[in-house]
Amino acid sequence: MSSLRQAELPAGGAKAQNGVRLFWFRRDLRLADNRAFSACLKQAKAQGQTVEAVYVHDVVGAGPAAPGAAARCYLHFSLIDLQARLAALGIPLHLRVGDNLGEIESLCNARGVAAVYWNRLPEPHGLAGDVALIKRLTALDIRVHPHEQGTLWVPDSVRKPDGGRYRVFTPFARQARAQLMLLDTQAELCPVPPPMGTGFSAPDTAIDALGLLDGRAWPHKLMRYWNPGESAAQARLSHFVATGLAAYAEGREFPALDGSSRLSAALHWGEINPWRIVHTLQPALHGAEATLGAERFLTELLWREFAHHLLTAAPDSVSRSLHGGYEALWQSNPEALDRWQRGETGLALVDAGMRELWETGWMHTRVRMVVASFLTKNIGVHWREGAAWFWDTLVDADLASNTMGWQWVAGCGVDAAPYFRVFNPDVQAERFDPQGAYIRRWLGNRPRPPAMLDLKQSRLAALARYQALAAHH
DNA sequence: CCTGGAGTTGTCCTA
DNA sequence: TTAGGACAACTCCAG
Repeated sequence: MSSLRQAELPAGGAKAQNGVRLFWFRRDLRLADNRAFSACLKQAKAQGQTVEAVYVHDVVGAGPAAPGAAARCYLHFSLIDLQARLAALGIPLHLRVGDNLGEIESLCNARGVAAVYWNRLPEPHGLAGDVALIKRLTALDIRVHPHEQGTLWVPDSVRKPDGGRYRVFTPFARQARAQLMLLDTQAELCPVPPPMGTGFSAPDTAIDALGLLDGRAWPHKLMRYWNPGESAAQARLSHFVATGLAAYAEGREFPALDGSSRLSAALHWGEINPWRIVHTLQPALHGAEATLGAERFLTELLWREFAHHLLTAAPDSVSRSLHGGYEALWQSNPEALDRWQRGETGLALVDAGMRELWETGWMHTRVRMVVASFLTKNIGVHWREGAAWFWDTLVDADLASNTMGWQWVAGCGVDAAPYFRVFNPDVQAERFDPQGAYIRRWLGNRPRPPAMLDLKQSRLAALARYQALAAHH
């Protein structure tokens, strides 16, 4: 596929020492605290070169990390924000659809690019593509500067003292916290670079042509609830730290409250650097100002790290149970899956959660567990089918977190919930939505269908299935 | 190498 | 009404 539109720039000549430096945005859609971007601008300035930027909608090599419909829509609007911010710096953002290698290479040829900078994706999928790209660009005598950013630690690099991998979260988090104590978090950050002064100012307007919205009205509707972009992410963090952090430990448990940080999508798309979050958290973590809420929030960030650590260690866990023997537990049930997706199971908390997801592209974390437990245990459908639905409908869909979360609930992952832990949606509603405010918010006065199955009976059936499997081993 | 203690988030029954 | 134990067994981790 070809360039969507060239910005109003002089055609690129043969690359010389005053060639262009190209920054390739991937899932680091921010200018602040982006060290690869800063390095690109700094080195360009030192050598009197110009900087151009590109985003490639990779429809060829992304594999299971290719974003779903809700996430693509979020991406669309985040790119609009990014393009405007880049224009203010004097940097054009090119937009391409195709495969990474082909599009980067053709842009390099068209613009006379001398060096390419980027931040690697934090997933193992597509890594081979990066290696191939490095090889190709190097052969063309173009410098490459891949960086690692997106998670606090390079996935899989947090290891036990003996070099082994952690397979249980608590010791992993202990080790991670110990490393945090030794680090200067400020050193991981950097300000937005100053403008380039190239005279370029017109933002490209071709983001529509990336096809991220794919014509449907539904994903667009989700955006009433989100404000993509770097400055909104920073504002969200400030707001959360000021108003929600201290009470986070308890507040996060109740879906009717606004107790979540709602930073998951911004983190996924790199609108904010996780080190910025950890740095902002510091006063609330140590000393007299320390709160339980900050500690709990840090734990959630470490779960995100752990998820990437696990995915990198086992890339095929995206679709295969880590506990392979469990695959026989689930059976296809399209009719039941459909009711679950539509929020017509007749279990109020499950239906409320599925409606919240469809309406907003997000679901409260506790409710995510409840609906996942209901699908995999009470209904008995494979966790992979639930993960696929979440993948398409969540604006914060993240391959590592989604995979780990579903395998945890289904009991087939590492450090997973014990099989007998079956959430009862009615008990959970009573405990965590005692006034029924969350359920009313998402179900309103809709007529409630009767429960599609008997909770007690389906729970016992699930226990029997898991038990039989354990006995079989 | 050995060993003891522990492992995100639950539910239900019984005393 | 409420608190405590059963539900399983296994692997992981750290001393």
